[in-house]
Amino acid sequence: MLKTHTCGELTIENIGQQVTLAGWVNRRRDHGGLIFIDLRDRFGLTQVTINEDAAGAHEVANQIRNEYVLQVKGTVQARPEGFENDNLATGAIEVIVEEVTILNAAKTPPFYVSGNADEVDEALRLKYRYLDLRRPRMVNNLVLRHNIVRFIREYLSSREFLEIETPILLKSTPEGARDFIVPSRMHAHEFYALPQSPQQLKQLLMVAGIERYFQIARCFRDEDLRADRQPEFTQLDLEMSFVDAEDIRALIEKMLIELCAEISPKPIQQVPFPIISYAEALEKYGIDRPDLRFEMQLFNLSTVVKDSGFGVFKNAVAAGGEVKGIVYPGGANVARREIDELTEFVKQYGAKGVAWIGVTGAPGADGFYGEDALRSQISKFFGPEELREIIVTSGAQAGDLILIVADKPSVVAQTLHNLRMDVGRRAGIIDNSKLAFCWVTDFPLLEYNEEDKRWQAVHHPFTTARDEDWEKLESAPGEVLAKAYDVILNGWEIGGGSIRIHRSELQDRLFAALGLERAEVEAQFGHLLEAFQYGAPPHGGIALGIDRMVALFAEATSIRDVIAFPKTATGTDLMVNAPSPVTEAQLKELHILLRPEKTPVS
RNA sequence: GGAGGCGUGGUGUAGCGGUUAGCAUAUUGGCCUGUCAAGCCAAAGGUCGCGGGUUCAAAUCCCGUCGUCUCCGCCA
Repeated sequence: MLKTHTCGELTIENIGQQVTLAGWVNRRRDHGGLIFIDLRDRFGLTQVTINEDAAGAHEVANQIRNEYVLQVKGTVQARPEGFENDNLATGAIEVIVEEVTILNAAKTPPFYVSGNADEVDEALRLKYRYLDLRRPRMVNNLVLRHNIVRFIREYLSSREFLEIETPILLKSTPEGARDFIVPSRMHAHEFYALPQSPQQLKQLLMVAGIERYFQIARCFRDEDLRADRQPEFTQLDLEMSFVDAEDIRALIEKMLIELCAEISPKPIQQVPFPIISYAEALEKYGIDRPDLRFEMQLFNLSTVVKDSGFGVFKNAVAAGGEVKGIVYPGGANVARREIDELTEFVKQYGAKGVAWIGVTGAPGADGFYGEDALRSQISKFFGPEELREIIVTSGAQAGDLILIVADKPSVVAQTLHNLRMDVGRRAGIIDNSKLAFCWVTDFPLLEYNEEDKRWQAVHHPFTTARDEDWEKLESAPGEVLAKAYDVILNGWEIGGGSIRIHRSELQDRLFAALGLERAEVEAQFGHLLEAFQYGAPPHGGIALGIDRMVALFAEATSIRDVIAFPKTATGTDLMVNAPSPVTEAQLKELHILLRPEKTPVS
């Protein structure tokens, strides 16, 4: 080794020792006769001090610049009294250098490696990702990721789970997300597809009798990206035989609790994790992944205002819509500008606006609110009785602002969910010191796709229904609930799974309910259906999004910050410049002729 | 497919119709033995993303385009 110690480990215990360090120049402070260099490696920083007395070393040190790679030999010494650096793990000591070797020079980096990542354009960070990853913050994220994955591997391995790799080159399935496809050279005009998840394979492993399978699996989806979505991502994929939903949840919940104890200083808000039905989540939070770090539940005014004099509310209810709202705690007297911001904010979710009532004072002795106790543009449309009912239903206290949205249910839900998160941030009531897990269960098995005029699977077409609901599959498909479950952390969906159908006659009924042709089913899923005829055990599983979990624990705003080499929002890699054209020879070998016109990306 | 934000020396930004395009930091040279965002002195460094247009005059206004970010659609 070219080093005896790392740059993060020397303490007063090492004083007097001869050591050799190697690393990068984080910063150089040149005082002429005395040069300080902060030497950096993955493990930390150590100040190395080069005195004029060490003539050879001092001469070399004069040429040294930031990010040079050095090897230094010297003696560990206590820093003079009063010159310790408490911000540095190694701040009590310094290495008095006897010999410096420049292992490699470095061009001036395009941005400060030792500075703050937030101050640099992300595109530049991505182009020079190998420099960006030198930052302690980024190294810490990768270390955290490693520790999370290692914990999961060890936890499951010690419980008789087998880690099994499944193919990356697989078969395209038109259902679901778009596939990345790979042309076959040996089979002209045919294509592999990269897996969106190992779903079918892990079910086949259950048929094979593996019983307990997991994989840290790379998955691929060719869809438009977001801060929390990459075209390739990593999930813990897991499947078990002879289990019911409760068994999977218990296993994962226990694993997550122990994982948090290991890698996060934050306490879990509630154990066991609260279990919320899909219907309840939608009613109270407007979303199937509620952020439980703060209360602020939606309230429903539909019955209160259905006959009111306020046309917007009355008409919304009459048209089959809803009138629901939230309370902005302490918001009664916010600036008009802030209310205008909220109005603009809700429009991106399809709402036409937000009605507001500031409760500025207490009700009178009769329980009614006088004009001086309210601040609102809509209060004039309601009688005192209705106003009191609205305020009581909302739960608002003096000083609060009531925000109300009236529209069709899906718009109301989506708008109020986003409004709840926004107002939570504005009011500063989101408790970030806790980990708020919950399970969401009892999802509908099917949903009606208005565009395609047919029923489709909410989760995927292998998810089974609750035992008591199978009889309703044909008569009332929308009422069938699935044995499916999502696990939510601080409002992020970090995982989801289900118990699968393992009997082919039930699978046939479901495909029929989905309106799939026999031939279509055979072509797409024939292998799976055939396998089920050879003794498939009852089974189910779950997938946890590793990138999202690490991002949450790292408190990163984007999953890009916990992926070593992520892609941009348009799916490009700025470092290697991908995707890129290929040669005509390669195309010919793959039997591919490019269309002259570039079809617009939809 | 749609909406919005951003693009000015290496980096981060100010300027928003007439400026020798300002500042900070990095860079280069000089001075300096206790700094740790070292300090002091000096220098160099910009076709204001690109292409059109409006105007006597464009970094600034308009149109297009490219890149990037966020969101909607999409993500069984």
